[in-house]
Amino acid sequence: MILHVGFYERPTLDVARDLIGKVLVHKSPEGVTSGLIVEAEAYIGEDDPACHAAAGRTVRNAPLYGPPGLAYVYLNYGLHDMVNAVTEADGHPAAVLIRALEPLEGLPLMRRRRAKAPWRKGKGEVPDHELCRGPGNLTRAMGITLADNLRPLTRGPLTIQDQGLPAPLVAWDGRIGIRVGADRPWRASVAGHRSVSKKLDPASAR
DNA sequence: CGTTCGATGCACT
DNA sequence: GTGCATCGAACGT
Repeated sequence: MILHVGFYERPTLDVARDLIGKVLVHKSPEGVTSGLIVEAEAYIGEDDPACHAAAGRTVRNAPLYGPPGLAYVYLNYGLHDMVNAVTEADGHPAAVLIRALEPLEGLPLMRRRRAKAPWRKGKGEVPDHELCRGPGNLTRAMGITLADNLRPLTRGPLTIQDQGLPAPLVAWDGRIGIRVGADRPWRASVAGHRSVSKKLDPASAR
């Protein structure tokens, strides 16, 4: 079952927690890929220094201010597309960054896409559990690009689904890779999962 | 183990 | 011109 708008129109931390264990599905002309969400981060409002809305509304971050349930995709470091789910009420800038997946469907396609990365030239095959480990890696493996920016996650080629899988035990700790606001414990993950981009203290699991 | 650093493109100032 | 919500190789210890 595809998650509806009501799922996203809630406090962002609740959405981040509940996205763990859901399934991101991308239907592209090349084929279908999907993966279990095992790591996600919340970015909440103009008061969050790490949120793209921290400096107010701009051309790039406009999707954050839009209605919940849209995809916010942007290019980072000139190399990596990052995919977010817009949350909260229309006009309140917040989103959840999808950081890691456990690959479920379309693994051969994921391997082919990952192998195309310039820095992978001449390297061996990517191990299955690394195909979607990290936000840049997962968009490359899933074929998610800037063309998916502003697409509704509630219908169309890119969706997030509840496939009835058991809700995993969710651990919280500091967000990764940001210069400011890393102290906020807004990274949700499946503790100890192989596809999570960084290990954390198992004691923080709840 | 650890830290440094290049690749690469675009929004923002 | 600057600075990234990254990745992974190349070093140093």
